[in-house]
Amino acid sequence: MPGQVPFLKDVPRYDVLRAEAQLYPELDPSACYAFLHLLKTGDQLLSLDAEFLGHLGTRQGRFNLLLILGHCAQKLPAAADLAECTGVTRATITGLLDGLEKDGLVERRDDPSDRRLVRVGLTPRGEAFLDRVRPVYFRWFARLLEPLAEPERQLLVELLQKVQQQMGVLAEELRQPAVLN
Amino acid sequence: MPGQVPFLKDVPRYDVLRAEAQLYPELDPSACYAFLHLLKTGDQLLSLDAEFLGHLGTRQGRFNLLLILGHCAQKLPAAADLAECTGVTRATITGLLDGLEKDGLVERRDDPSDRRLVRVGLTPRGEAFLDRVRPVYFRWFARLLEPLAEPERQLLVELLQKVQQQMGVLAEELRQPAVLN
DNA sequence: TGACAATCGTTAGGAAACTAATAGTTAGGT
DNA sequence: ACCTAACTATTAGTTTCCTAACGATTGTCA
Repeated sequence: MPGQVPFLKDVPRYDVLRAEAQLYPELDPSACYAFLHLLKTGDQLLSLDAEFLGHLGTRQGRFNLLLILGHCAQKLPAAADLAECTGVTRATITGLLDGLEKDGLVERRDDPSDRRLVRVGLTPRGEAFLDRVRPVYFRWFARLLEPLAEPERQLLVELLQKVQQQMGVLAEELRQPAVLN
Repeated sequence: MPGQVPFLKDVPRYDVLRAEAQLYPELDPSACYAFLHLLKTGDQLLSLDAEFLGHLGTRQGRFNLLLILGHCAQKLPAAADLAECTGVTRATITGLLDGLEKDGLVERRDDPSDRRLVRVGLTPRGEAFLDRVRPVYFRWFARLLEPLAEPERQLLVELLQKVQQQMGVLAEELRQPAVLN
């Protein structure tokens, strides 16, 4: 399972990119190098996470939902809340809940005061599953970050945050239909 | 289009994770913080890339294939070569080529010396498309990395490489069916 | 009060990757 | 020479997300 997106499996060496930049004046080699590494790392990490959770008998989407429900404890969020805080559509939540409910890990309950809402809570079986799997997952990604010392982790986060912020800028531009000209 | 995977849309603040670690002794807050940032950045970047390419009239999978074909120039790789160097299955390549061929950007040709092979080349129209879109794409991700100075980019790549290496270790373990016990 | 808009969850259908199984072709070993 | 093994590309079916549209419910405000 190398990746979910047809990417360069191997990022080119930096000197290859420098040579490439002779051909294309628009190509910034150091930006390209960092960009490809970000893309590749993200893609691989997503895949590896999915594979690991598969070994644990669950899936990315469902497990993240369970984590959130475990965190909410007794508050019983509505389906729309789950969509909001996971960042997927309500339609996707419906599908995830169908699977979790069929496995008996989760329960849908009507809200007596607003009959549009469907509130969601863990069943005892869901809680047991979470108690069993959560520590394994925590230990797993702790190992993943093991090669990075504390200050390196902090530095990595800061660099990623800068990229995230710039992604926000570019995303906004993309969705604005060229206001200025 | 925030992301393709039901993640935490917002990574929790660091002090929240520290509090959480009181409850779960297995939770390493700094590892979790970095892990979530990596996951989120990767997911968002993948989405944003897809959205940008959508605006340019193409898709991630197809465009990456075009880039590779443009780079191979006159060598005419076989479909299996494309699967190999993009890291997806041959079945996926078939689907991508169907789309590209229908749009007239790409051409399948039989190999006279090995009739199992299907060699793939850009049509003139495909080359024209690539010449038009490639500079735009190059400029786009150059802007994405703009907030990072040269040494920061280098540092980011080094940190990502360490994570990638550790992912390799964990992936191998995962696929080894517990040899030692 | 009663129309209108907004919100909820669900359904239906599409996109892009995957796995598994297929038919056709080539290479190796006896 | 021939049988088997390996390899090619394709097809078919699954997964998981998406968007769009729907009926049901609630809130707003003339």
